[in-house]
Amino acid sequence: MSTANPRLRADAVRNRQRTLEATRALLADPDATVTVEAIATKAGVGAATVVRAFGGKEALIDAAVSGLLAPLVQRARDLLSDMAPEEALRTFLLELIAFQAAHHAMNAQVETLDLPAAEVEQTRLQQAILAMVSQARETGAIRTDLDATVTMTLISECTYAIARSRATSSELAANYLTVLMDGLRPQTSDAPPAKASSSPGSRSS
Amino acid sequence: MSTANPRLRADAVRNRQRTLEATRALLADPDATVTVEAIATKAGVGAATVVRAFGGKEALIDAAVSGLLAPLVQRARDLLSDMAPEEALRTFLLELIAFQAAHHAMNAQVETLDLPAAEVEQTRLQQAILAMVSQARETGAIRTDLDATVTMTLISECTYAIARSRATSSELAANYLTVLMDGLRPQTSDAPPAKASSSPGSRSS
DNA sequence: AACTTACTGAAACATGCATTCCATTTAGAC
DNA sequence: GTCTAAATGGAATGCATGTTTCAGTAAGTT
Repeated sequence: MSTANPRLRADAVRNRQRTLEATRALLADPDATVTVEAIATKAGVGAATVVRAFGGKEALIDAAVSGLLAPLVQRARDLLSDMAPEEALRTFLLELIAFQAAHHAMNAQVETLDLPAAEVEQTRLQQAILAMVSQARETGAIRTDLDATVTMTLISECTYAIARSRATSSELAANYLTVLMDGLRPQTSDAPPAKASSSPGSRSS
Repeated sequence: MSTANPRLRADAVRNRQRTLEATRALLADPDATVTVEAIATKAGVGAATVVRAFGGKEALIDAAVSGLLAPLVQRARDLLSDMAPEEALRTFLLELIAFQAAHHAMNAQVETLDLPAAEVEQTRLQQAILAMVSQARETGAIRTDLDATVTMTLISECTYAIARSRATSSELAANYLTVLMDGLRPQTSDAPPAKASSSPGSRSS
């Protein structure tokens, strides 16, 4: 969708591309300070060019982040159509954690700046997770005593938290997923057709 | 440690107090920008006084945050000695979420600045949670197939995430706790020898 | 090749912030 | 009441950062 505008000179297109790539690279670098200067240096252009490329730093970050998020959305949809919903959910969350952990610097920007396009992608991502949740509810793989949207919010927020944890290791991520998925399973107290199990009942909140 | 220094003039002591209180108030205000100017205005003193009070903004925030966290640590310990560990854990997490949600602005500061004293309190807080987890493991209330420290990390990170969630409502918090506690319970598939507390003492870590 | 104009980038500018200076004020001792 | 040193606060400073300017450069057209 991007390289369209015919009123753009060739070198401008090239520099926009470089700027975007440099920005993405910095967003993935945990130690980098994402300033216009840094982006310009990495892209091999002047600071003014970076600013002009998308109409300001904020718009640039917005484009970079949403471009980073879009493939994730597609991936989520693909997974859901390829395997059982709860398996798709688990697989996707593992990948999501890896992605977010790798793009540590991105989170700070998302929280500081106002990024409309990125928010759209984030919403799509949540909707993709919601789709997984909904289907998993229908197959009885996860509990239905909680609202589906609440379940989704809970999943995405916690996943986000684990990913941004300083101590993030694949071990922690795996254990997190274990606890989360177990907690999401229908519990003996609320799921009629459960296996034999007699733990102390849980109380409704 | 606190109001001690006898070489401090009376008005200086008073202004330090005001500065601290103003800082805490701003940290609890979600819309406030926590700048030296803002603190000074709120405290009714000059910016220079604010900066001098603790030797710089960072040290001031450090003092304010750690002062805010310390009572929480005490509360966690009290709860643990007053009730069953898993109940103490649940109760405390609910309060912790409420606290962190109310001190939204605090989180940004903690992540941006280097706050040694606050980190000490945060460590104590995690140790208090770890104590709850350890005791709950011994009574068979929560699963033991995960490392106790990992379990604690998971709990505090997720709790932190839920608290900082924009959409934080008491409903979300309650549902989060439900899923978390259910996920932490010994699972039918992996915790057969945990029914009675007769298992051989295998608390290695 | 000449020409037009979009594009570029170093430097100037603007902004928001913490910190420091210093003339003035005030607490505390006598 | 007088004196002195500590404390104050408004202004000045320094710094980091995003944005704009403008003289120069090079892409695209003829």
